[in-house]
Amino acid sequence: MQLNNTVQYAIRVLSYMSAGEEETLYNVKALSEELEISYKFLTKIMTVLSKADLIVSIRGRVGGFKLAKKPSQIALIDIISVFDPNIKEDICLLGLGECDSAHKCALHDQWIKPKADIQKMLEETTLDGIDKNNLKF
Amino acid sequence: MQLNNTVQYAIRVLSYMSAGEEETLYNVKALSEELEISYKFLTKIMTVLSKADLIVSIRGRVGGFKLAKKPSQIALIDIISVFDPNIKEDICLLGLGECDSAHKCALHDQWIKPKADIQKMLEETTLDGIDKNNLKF
DNA sequence: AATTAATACCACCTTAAGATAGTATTAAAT
DNA sequence: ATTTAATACTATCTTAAGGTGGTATTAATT
Ligand code: SF4
Ligand code: SF4
Repeated sequence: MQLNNTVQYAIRVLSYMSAGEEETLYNVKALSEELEISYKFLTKIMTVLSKADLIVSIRGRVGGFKLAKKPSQIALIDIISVFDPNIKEDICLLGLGECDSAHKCALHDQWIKPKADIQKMLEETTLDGIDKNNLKF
Repeated sequence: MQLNNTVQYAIRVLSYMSAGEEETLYNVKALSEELEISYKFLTKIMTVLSKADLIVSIRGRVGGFKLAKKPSQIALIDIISVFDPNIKEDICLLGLGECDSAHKCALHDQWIKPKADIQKMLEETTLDGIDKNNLKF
């Protein structure tokens, strides 16, 4: 019932980056200290986010990362999908992926409503719509 | 965003047991074959469920397990709590446990509604209210 | 050209969940 | 009493997520 650690970090970093001015460059060292996330682990995550075109990497001495789009154009579902491409199936409590009215798991009838709500929320919530306080836990 | 394997198995077994006559005894061998769950792993789970008083264990030659209460008196939240005592905090996407209006995570405002729905569902859904078909995936 | 500060890559370590194996205990049936 | 079929216990194996370490590459500064 929780997003995994990697995705949580990704959301926190992108939230942090979307709080500043557009086009601001952030380096991982500073981000890792500010958000209290392991530097090495964070570089790994940033590289993945970069390849997924959510952020842009600039190498070299005054390099860093910046958002690739406006915060309003990055939804939670986009971030999660990078690390968990099967997010839609994974929102299911019993994790049976393929299901129709004839083949449904024990909890389908009770779960389908909250599931739809969550999916909608993840699709509609973008980086500029979320609370930027308390980004380090 | 998914219940862990152990909890999923527990729900499936208890669902299966609640489909039959009251007081029916089930042995783990048969259950494991019927539901296609590893026998050894299932005995472990059953022992835990027994200690949590959701089922009653009867040792010896004609032993087995039976439900300790009526299906209508066992809610999903009761099953989940056995293996995940912090379920209430674990329903949070970013997994920050202790939070109030002043200290809330980035997703609190968006999440609080679905969270409440899920919690309500887990509390109100009992074993006799769920679909007993397709218990083996 | 050399230095420096950044990202990128590759291989490994650590931990916890998931699963298995072997043995002990219990109690009905014979 | 012995056998047998069940649960109970303890220790270990496996796998994937989480996390580290070391080095290569890039490009501005000097
Ligand atoms: S049957 Fe319904 S609740 Fe179950 S896994 Fe499929 S979509 Fe999800
Ligand atoms: S702040 Fe809200 S959403 Fe975040 S962990 Fe706490 S209760 Fe859950």
